[in-house]
Amino acid sequence: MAETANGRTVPDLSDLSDPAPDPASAPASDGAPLARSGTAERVAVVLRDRIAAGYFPPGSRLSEESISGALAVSRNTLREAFRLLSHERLLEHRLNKGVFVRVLAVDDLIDIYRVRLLVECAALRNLGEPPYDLTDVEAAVSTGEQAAQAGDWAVCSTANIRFHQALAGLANSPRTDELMRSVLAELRLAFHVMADPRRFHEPYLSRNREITNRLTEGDAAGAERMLAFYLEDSRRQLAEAYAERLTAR
Amino acid sequence: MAETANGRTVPDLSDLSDPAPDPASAPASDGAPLARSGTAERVAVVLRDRIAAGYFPPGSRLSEESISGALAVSRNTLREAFRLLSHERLLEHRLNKGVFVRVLAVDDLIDIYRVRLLVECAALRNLGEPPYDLTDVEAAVSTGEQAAQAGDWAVCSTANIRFHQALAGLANSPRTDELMRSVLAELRLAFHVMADPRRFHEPYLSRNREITNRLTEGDAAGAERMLAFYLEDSRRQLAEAYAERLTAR
DNA sequence: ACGCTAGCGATTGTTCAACAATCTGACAAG
DNA sequence: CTTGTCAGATTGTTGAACAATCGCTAGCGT
Repeated sequence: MAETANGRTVPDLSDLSDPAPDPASAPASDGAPLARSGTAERVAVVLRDRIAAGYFPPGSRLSEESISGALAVSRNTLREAFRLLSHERLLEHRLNKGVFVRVLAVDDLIDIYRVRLLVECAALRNLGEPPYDLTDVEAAVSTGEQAAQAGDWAVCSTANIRFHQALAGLANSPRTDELMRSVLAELRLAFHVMADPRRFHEPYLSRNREITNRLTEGDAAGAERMLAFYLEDSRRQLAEAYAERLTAR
Repeated sequence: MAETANGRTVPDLSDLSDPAPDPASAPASDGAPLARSGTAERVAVVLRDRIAAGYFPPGSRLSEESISGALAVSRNTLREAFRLLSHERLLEHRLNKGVFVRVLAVDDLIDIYRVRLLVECAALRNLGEPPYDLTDVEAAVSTGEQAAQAGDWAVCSTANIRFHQALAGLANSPRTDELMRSVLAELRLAFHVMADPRRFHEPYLSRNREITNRLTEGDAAGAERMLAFYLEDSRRQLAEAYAERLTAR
């Protein structure tokens, strides 16, 4: 009953409630573009969360029959959801073979960082005059620091991602926002391939704080320079570890 | 038989041949991400082309029944294609009302130009050392000039778009390329709302050429500066005319 | 004549069952 | 050990069915 190819069993999750009724977990559900909609979108949200949470590990196959059974929706509707997530590059659709949680290649990682460098730095450069709205940035850094202190690296990882999302958000462009959401969601896939999340997040907490400080001081150019180094370092470390981990399979 | 809400009749187009067998029109088919695939993707390609060609004008409704009949695919498959195009923002899915060819708001136009400024300029700035590969850029400019001389403004428009795509392509990032494809496809929607395409393309031909020249000379910084002005001018002109045209309905 | 409501037709939303196409793995023949 | 073939399983696609919803119109009462 409801079993994926990697031997994992799909549990309950047959609720599919419309808006997340739990306000505590609500902030985590911003993965969806917006608006209420049909069943397919709701299914997509559920799957997106499961993937982001690492419940469906990269490379695992998502059987149409199992999942449609577990979520109590028809295969057709499920396929619509699959399409959605494939387009976001979270799933990979191999013809006649089914959909799989995407396994990033090292090239993908590099490209993702290329985009991040492009977008995040450009966002900082095209900033207007000093009084910026850093509410989201500030919040993300804080929750990241608290989570690190509490040793909760899952939350810390999310906060880190949200920090960069907030940075890009300073460009004030919905399309840019969506691009970043998509790209960072992809990046999360890479983290799930590796253990030891602390190693990839802890070193950057202080740099997040520093960048934020620069911004509050109105030194956008300085912040941008720091961010560029940040991304370069992060990219190198991650790509190296990832390549290693990937060949060791 | 096969009629859209705006009174337009859907013609034959029931072929759905797999790969475009006509090598001459092949370059025009790069709208698709890649790879052969299922029926839904092919349907999406057909619809994408029809929209880009202005055959389905912005605002028109795409009836499931008509289109599925005209293309000889089931409603389910068609809906998968719809989903695809909705995600690219070419179609708008209003719940229980059907899918419509998107009508851009002025805000959308502005955001699109924001993204273009961000991406295209960043692509030029992050360029490496002078010997760049400007094959695509050069080609786009040339075909644009020729088309203008021949008075074929449809082709000129496409060439112009391809020019900017090629510019962004210098960043050498697949994800950036896809972003640009998507954004420029959206932009095309705006052009279809307005008549007189010449007005929006002719003034920029010489500037395209100038930017290209700068690049061949290795002056990437100069090219970037010119491009920024270019986009600013274009945005202003287009947004103004568009707002006017939009309220005059 | 005006506004409101009930009902009707049309279209979408979702499901289900069936069949064709394709892949995977195992088993047998060489 | 390799190759070919077959059977089972899964996806790809279809067509029909029914529920949900929307827009409109006719009819009602005032």
